[in-house]
Amino acid sequence: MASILKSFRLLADPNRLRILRLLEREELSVAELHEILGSGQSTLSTHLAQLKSAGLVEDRRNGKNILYRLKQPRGAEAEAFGHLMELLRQGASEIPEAGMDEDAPRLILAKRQDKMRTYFDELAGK
Amino acid sequence: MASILKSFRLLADPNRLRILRLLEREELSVAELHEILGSGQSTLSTHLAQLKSAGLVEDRRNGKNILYRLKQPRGAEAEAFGHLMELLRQGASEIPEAGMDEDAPRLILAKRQDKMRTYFDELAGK
DNA sequence: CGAGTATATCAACAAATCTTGATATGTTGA
DNA sequence: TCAACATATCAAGATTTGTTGATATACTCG
Repeated sequence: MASILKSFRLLADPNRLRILRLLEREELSVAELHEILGSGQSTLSTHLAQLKSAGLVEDRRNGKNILYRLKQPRGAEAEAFGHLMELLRQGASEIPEAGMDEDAPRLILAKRQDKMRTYFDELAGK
Repeated sequence: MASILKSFRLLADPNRLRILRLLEREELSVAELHEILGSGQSTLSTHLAQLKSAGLVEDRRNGKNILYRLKQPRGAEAEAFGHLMELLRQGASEIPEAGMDEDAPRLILAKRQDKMRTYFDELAGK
């Protein structure tokens, strides 16, 4: 959490708030977030960059994708992070769309596995 | 607290954050905040109106002045309010000017009493 | 290495926000 | 009631922010 002030501003945007709630549950790629939220790819990339620079989110590469996840706060930051997350939950309840996100991560995971299956099927078929 | 989302946006502004920190310590009039913060009178009035509509602040008339103070949260809102206030403290530490506000309320109170004294002196003198 | 693909960056536009100065409203206290 | 004063509201301008489409970068995997 580089800056509380910055974080306040970032959390004031419904889309970013949804992103954080989603990443709280599951590590997701930009493309997957794009699929869930419907926002443009460049939009998401920008949001994620902001969240990352504020220290709220971190990323790692996995194959072709870059997976984003909520940052695990260390030491002194943990407390403030906890407060933010608690407020996040309440904030999300004010966004109708956020209700839909409830089981989006699960669906996405199923999709991932489906791709894997298809991939193995193709391998086997040839 | 009408809306967490709204509150996030409001707290993202350094001036409003300072206002909340000041009102946390002392009930203040618009003119007094004007004196402490240096912002324009209409600016402050607008900020206070926003904070009030978000349920973060409440006001009461006292003579010619209207005094603003932090709202005392009731019941279910209390928890969220606590989280916000805790973050507020940390956010304030990121604003250099906020350090100056430390004893501003005390100075203002002294000034108030000084006015009172002058007033009584005048009364006595005549 | 090179094609393919996922993500990042950029410029431009639209919308929201903050501030300011001028003016309106409303209350007090005589 | 009226003058003085404190606060609120309004319109306008400057700045910031979010989004989009196009393009650039960068990595992977064959």
